[in-house]
Amino acid sequence: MSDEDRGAMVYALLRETRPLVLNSARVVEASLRGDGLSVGTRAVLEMLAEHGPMTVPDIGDRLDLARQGIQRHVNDLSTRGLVESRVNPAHRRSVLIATTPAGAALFARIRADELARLGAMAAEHSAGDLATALRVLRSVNRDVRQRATDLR
Amino acid sequence: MSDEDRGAMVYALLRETRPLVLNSARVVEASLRGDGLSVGTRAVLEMLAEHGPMTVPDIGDRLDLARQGIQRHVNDLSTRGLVESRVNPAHRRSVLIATTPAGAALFARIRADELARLGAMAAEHSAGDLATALRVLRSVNRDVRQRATDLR
DNA sequence: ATTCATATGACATCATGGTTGTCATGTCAG
DNA sequence: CTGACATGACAACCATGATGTCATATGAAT
Repeated sequence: MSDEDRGAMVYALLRETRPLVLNSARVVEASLRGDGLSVGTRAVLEMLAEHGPMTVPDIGDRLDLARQGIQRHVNDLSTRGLVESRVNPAHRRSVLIATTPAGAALFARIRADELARLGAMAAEHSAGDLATALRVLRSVNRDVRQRATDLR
Repeated sequence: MSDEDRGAMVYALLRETRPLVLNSARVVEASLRGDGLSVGTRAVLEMLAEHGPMTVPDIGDRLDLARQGIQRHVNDLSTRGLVESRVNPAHRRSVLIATTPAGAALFARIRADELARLGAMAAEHSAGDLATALRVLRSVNRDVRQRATDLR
């Protein structure tokens, strides 16, 4: 496959992502509204729930966002009692952020709800196709991320 | 495949999209900055360049955005001489928006630049894999979009 | 051990753009 | 003819990504 053809296919792929993110954010926000969460705070809660306690800058690195914005979300979640600070054995100044039991329970409920609804999506595709799509998306993500990193 | 497994795969897919959109927007914006365009105005210009003249509400429908925001982009593009209004034979009030020669030329240049850079992305995947990923993404997009539409 | 670059939290500011609302006017179906 | 809806214009709000600053803590280099 020529580079032009590949470029055209990746171009088409990327074009799907914007509306997909917008629409999924709308759906997710709608069910999150009752809990006072946004997609941003939800993403932070998810990161902590899945990968354990970490510092604010670490969350930012993982989500490709500046630590300042993450700090806002963490402060918001902390006010709601969904996350809490813990002393960092490896760093006195930089505290670890961890989910509280309430935060972990809330996210578990949110994810269960979402998984149930997502089960009906893209029903005409096989598990193999979904796996292929995931692999491709991760590769594109990796390469685009590299480009974005080069900008800094 | 069970619904739970499918849900988990689509969940993983969607999780890739947010950082992908963010990072690609950063890369695209960086090269667009010189032309005074943003990803928003670029999307409108792209729509007009690829699908021909259409009304502001039509662009909004196609991009899953409110016509008010599209109007802002159109006004901006119009000020820069990249798009222009034409009388709509099917509607006296609702004008058609079309690219000017300058706008069409600018977008052609932008797309050529982007295609060239995208040719190096996800190089370890076959054309078939890319095609599969595109089909899956379109299906997910369609179903998520349906959910979002149901919210209104 | 001292020094210096960097990391971190806290705080502030700004721009983009998605969302919502209003109003006058044009359009179209009943 | 009338009422429901579409459209352009304009306005306002707000979440959030981007950026900058500053004091302090940390770690590495000398």
